[in-house]
Amino acid sequence: MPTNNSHRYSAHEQEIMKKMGLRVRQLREASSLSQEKLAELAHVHRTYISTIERGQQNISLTILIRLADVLGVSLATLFEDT
Amino acid sequence: MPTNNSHRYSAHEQEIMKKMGLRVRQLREASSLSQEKLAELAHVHRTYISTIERGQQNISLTILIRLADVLGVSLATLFEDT
DNA sequence: GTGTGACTTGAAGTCCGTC
DNA sequence: AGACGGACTTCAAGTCACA
Repeated sequence: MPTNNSHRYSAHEQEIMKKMGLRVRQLREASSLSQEKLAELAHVHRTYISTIERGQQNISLTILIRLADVLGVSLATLFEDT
Repeated sequence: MPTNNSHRYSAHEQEIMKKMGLRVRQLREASSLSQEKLAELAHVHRTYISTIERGQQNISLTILIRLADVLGVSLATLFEDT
């Protein structure tokens, strides 16, 4: 997602998207993976991980599943703090 | 989602999509809501709820948030069993 | 009140590059 | 190694008609 599309989502939704991004980043770094490596393992594009971690993506369920799998956590764990 | 696109997702992904759908249906019925009413409250289309509950939708995060909100549960709770 | 196929459109997600 | 942009393709999202 390019530049600023913040108007598309409510403040509440943006907040959760940001939290999800930070959570992914935390878990990725805890696994000592680069964005590139995580992207490769989860079969998503390198630049997409970047936008996710910055809270700019409205991620779909299948992508969330793949990320959870690679990061070695359950989906529930991924949403723990939201 | 039109016709049969089941080939698009892995068995694992389809399984979770189905579980999510059942979970939504359970929570909706526990709240004594019709699909129509849930749709109205969550600001999504009636027929979309139908496809979600049958596990045919690769739901995005924002839709999950709206459903969780209306159903009165956290996102983590929504993913409890997966 | 719900399931489903057909359809449109905006966003998800990819791929190239530069900084 | 990561942020970010532009252009592109694929699909989620939303609507309708009918069963």
